[in-house]
Amino acid sequence: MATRRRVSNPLALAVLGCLAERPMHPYEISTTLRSRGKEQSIKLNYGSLYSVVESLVKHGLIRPQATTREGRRPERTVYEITEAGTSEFEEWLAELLSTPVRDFTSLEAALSLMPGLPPDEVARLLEDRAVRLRIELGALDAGQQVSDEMGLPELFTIESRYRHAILSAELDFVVDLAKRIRSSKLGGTKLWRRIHELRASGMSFEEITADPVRHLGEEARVLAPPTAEQ
Amino acid sequence: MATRRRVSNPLALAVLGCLAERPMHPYEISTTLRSRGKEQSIKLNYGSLYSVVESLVKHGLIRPQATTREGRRPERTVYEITEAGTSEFEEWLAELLSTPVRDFTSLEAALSLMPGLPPDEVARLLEDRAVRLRIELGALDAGQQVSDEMGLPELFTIESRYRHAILSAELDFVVDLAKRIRSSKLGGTKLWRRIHELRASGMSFEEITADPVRHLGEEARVLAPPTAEQ
DNA sequence: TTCCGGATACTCGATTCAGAGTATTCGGAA
DNA sequence: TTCCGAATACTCTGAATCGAGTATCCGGAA
Repeated sequence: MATRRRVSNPLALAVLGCLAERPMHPYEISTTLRSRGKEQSIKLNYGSLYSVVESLVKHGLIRPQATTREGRRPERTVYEITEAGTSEFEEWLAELLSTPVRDFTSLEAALSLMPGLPPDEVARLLEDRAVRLRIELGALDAGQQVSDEMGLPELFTIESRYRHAILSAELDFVVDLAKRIRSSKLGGTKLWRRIHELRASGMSFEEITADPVRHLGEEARVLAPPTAEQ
Repeated sequence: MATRRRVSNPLALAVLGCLAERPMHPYEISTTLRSRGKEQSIKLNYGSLYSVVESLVKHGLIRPQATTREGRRPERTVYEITEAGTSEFEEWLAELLSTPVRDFTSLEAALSLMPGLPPDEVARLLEDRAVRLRIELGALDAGQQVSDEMGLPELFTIESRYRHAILSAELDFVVDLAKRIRSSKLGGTKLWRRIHELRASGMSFEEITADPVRHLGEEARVLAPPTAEQ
C-alpha cells in the first residue's frame, strides 16, 4: 500500500465513506460498518478506529461537529466530513479501483517457502486447505442467498462475489497443485523429495548443498550457485 | 493474521526458513531472499527485518552464533536456528498452507465502498484496472519464461504461478463487473445511478435516504431501515 | 428485586512497522 | 590516482496497530 496518502489504513476510507452519508460518532461508524457486513472486507478494531479518526481530523479530512453525553456514559464526539475529505474519499477510492497493488497474502508467502516441508506433507496440507475452502465457499453462497431473499441488490454485496471468485481460483490452484505434487508432475518434485529423505536420514542441509549434483543428481545443478534468479 | 504466534510477521517465517539452511547474518538473509525473488511474496524491509530477528531471539527461536567485524564496517551478528525455531517453522508453515485466513485485499475494500462513486466512473476505473492487470500478467509470464530457460524447477517459483492464477481470476471478475455495470445488468445499478444523479443535482444523501422510495422508487425500499443484513 | 449478559462508547500501553538515514568498503572509470 | 556510485550492514525514531481493559446503561430472567 502506497504510504503516499496521509492516512493509509483502508479503515480510514470506510470512515470517510460513512461520514459522506451523514455525521456520526466513531462507535456508530463501527456498528454501521458491521451491520452492513463491511467488517468482512475491511479490518475494523476499536484501537485503529479511534486513532484513524484522530488522524483524519489532524489532516483536515473530517472535523468534530458536536460532542454530547448522556448520563454518565462516555462522551460521544460526532464528526462530519470536510470538502477535502470528500475529494480524498473519491480520489482514494478511484485509485484503489483502478490500480492493482501488491498485497501480500499468507498463502503466497507460504508457497514461496513450501520446499521447507517434505512434498507429501505439503500435498496433504493443501488437500486439507481445499476442504476448508469448500466450506468457506459454501458459507459465502449461503450468505449470498440470504441477501438475495432480503431483496438486497447485488451492488451492495459485490465484495462477497469478488471473494467468491478469488477463493474459487485459489481452490482450483490448490487442488491442482496437490495433484501435481502427488504425481511428481510438478517440476523439481523428485529433487525435493530426495532432499527431505536425506535430511530425514540425518544429513544437514549444508552437506547436501555443498555438493548437490553428487547427492541429488544432475537436476540439482541449478542449486550449485545459490539459486540466482533475475 | 492470528496473533497466536509469538512472532506474527511472515518475514519471521522467511528468516526461520533461511536459517534452517545455514547460519546467516540479517543482511545476508535479506540478500538471499531478494536473490531468490521471495521479496515479491513476502514484504521485506530493513526496519522490520532487524526487529523481527530480535523478537525471534527473545522467544528462543534463533540465537546469535557469532559476531564478527571486518575493518571498520558495522558488526555482523550471525544467527542460527534453535530446536524450538525449527518446529515453529514447520508448524507455522503447515498452518499457513492448510488453513485459509482472511487477508484483507485492497480491491475487496474498494469494492465494498464502490457505491460511493457513480456507476459509469466505476466502470471506467475497472476497465483501467483490467489494462494494468494484463500488463502485470504479461510481466509474470516473462519472468516465468526466464526461470524456465534457466532450468529452475517450477517448485521454486510456484508462488508466481499462484499469483498468476489469482490475478487472472481478478481480471475475469473485473472485466465482467465493468460490463455488467455498463449494461445495468448488475442488480441495483439503476438505483445507484439515480442516487448519484440526485446528488449531482445538489440533493444531500440524507435527504435521499430520508424517503428513499419517493426519490428512488420501489426498488429502494430495502434502504429504508439502515440496510440491515444477516 | 436483583442479577447477569450484552450493548454502548471509548482509552491505553505495549509492540510492531516503516523507511529514511548513517557509515564504511569496494571496484571500475577517467 | 582519485573519484563516484553501488553494495554492505545496520540504526533510529516516529507512526501505526492491536486488542484487552474500563465504565456505564439497559432489558429480561429468576
